[in-house]
Amino acid sequence: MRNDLGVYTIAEVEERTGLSSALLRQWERRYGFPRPERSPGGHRLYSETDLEALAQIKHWIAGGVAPAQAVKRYLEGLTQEGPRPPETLALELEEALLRADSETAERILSEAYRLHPLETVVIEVISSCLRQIGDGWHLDRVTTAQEHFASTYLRGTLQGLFNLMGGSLGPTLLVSTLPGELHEIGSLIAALFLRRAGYTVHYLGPNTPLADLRSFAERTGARAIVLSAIQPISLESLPRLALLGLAPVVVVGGRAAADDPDAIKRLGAHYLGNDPRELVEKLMPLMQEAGLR
Amino acid sequence: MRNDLGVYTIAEVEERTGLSSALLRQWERRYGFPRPERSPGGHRLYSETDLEALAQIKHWIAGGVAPAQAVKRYLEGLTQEGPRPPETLALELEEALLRADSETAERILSEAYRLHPLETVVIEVISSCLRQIGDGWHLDRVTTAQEHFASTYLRGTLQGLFNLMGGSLGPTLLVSTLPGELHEIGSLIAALFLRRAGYTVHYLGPNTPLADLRSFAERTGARAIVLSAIQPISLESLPRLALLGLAPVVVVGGRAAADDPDAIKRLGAHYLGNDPRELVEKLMPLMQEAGLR
DNA sequence: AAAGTCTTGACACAACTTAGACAGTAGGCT
DNA sequence: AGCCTACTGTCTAAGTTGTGTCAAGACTTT
Repeated sequence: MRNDLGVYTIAEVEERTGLSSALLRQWERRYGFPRPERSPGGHRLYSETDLEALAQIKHWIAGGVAPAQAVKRYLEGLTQEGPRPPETLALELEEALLRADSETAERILSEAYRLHPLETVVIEVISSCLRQIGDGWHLDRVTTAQEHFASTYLRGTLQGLFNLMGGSLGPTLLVSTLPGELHEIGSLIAALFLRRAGYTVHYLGPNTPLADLRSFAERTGARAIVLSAIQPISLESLPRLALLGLAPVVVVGGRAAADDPDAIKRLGAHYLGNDPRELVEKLMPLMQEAGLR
Repeated sequence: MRNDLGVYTIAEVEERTGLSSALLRQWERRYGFPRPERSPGGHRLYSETDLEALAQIKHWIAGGVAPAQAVKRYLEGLTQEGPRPPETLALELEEALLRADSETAERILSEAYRLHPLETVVIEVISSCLRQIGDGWHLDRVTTAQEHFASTYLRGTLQGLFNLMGGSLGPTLLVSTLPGELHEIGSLIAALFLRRAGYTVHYLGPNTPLADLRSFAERTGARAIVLSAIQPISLESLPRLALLGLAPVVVVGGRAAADDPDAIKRLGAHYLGNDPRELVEKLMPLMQEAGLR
């Protein structure tokens, strides 16, 4: 899905990366990189990917890495100076997002994807970063606008990932949040993990009325409904019957419900904890159990 | 149904696209494009489709793509079968989304991107589809869950586009919605168009408190703030001073404000209509005006 | 008749190419 | 210190390519 078509002239690359055209040619001569396409007449035509690579390399050089090593590091796709752990990446991501620097955020994330499996990135970088920012907001160290910017940006990233890995063949699930819930990220992460686990997932966004969920589940043949709950909602106020009648299996994951798992049980649903990996593992036996009856 | 009828003389095309007639002829000679119909006497007659194509190509060139490559890219994106108009695509998209068939939706959208310039897809496919679904919801022909699914899916698409076209060099803008607004799509489309117009856009998601917007604008050096308003909010209830103090230029676009443009003026902001293309055009003189003072 | 458009050939200039040379820096060795 | 070497970024020079514009003479449209 990447744009490797060569379209940018060397002057354009010079302007965007700040690397002189002479230097770009010299690098190609010396290190064999980048090696852009050529026009029929022999002019260099750099691709979007080349631009990103050069930005990354320049970033490393600015950080003190020798040019030859930076190029080599990029070509090998490995960080020689020890792969940076998710915690570091999460901190850097937080810093970039608080500065509203989405270009750096993008670079950090793409590095994270290269270095770690998707699940790790989502939980230990993205999710952790969001938690830190949320904490900062509670302590008044982060403004609401900063928090909005960061969570909007990361939500977009997650949804991009979700859309990227298209439909599967497994049983169909519906994912939303409990009514009244405003925080969407938890449900989005759940949807992502479930889709990656092979389910066919329909993600509905936050705050879908329970009655509508039911008809939607019937229409799409959903075998289970997953609802996320982060805010400490008064669970008692939810209609019990609605939850019960929704679908063969009803599941609730999320932080808010952790205080009182029994409350969920009393509503006729199952509480599957706060960890999306746990959710995926515990859901399977539940589905089978429901299928046997 | 098609727009391929040749109706525009070369002078009209020159005026609309800003490309000189000599250049248009030269492109035809060199790249074989555009190849408009001819009058009985041999004069070129360009079609609406040609105009859109030229606008797209010009946009790519402005973005740094070499002219020959821009034309080539356009021609390669066109090699598919008979192009379906945006209206048809919007209808097919609506149908797919109501069926919660995101795979088909994805296919329709990627076809739309191939066949039409981005602006057209966003306005005449995505936006139009959302409007149809919204109308259906008001008429109880579409359930809330279906509406949620569709708007969540399309929001993800839009945000993916927004993230895809990274930062620019132009003046910095903040985009959010009026406080209390729940519909996010309008602001997202505005953010997308503004970024595409060359601005550096920070998208904050919906519903950011005005006070926080202000400090965020100062921190990021934003030269203007764009707020979308779709719901018929009681504008009078907003604090006037807050709006005034926000930034050099404060702008409000969206459907809700159309009823009473003066109300916006009284708050110290400018109302720039409901059309994102209009927004982009009207914003530039406002920015300059503010810059001169 | 005036204004606009056609084709073809030509032109100017910016941008690009290659190959080689050069100067500054950093580190190792005597 | 002094010297050597490797590395790096910049520069020069001569030739090629890409791109926009123009001119001349014939034809079309209004």
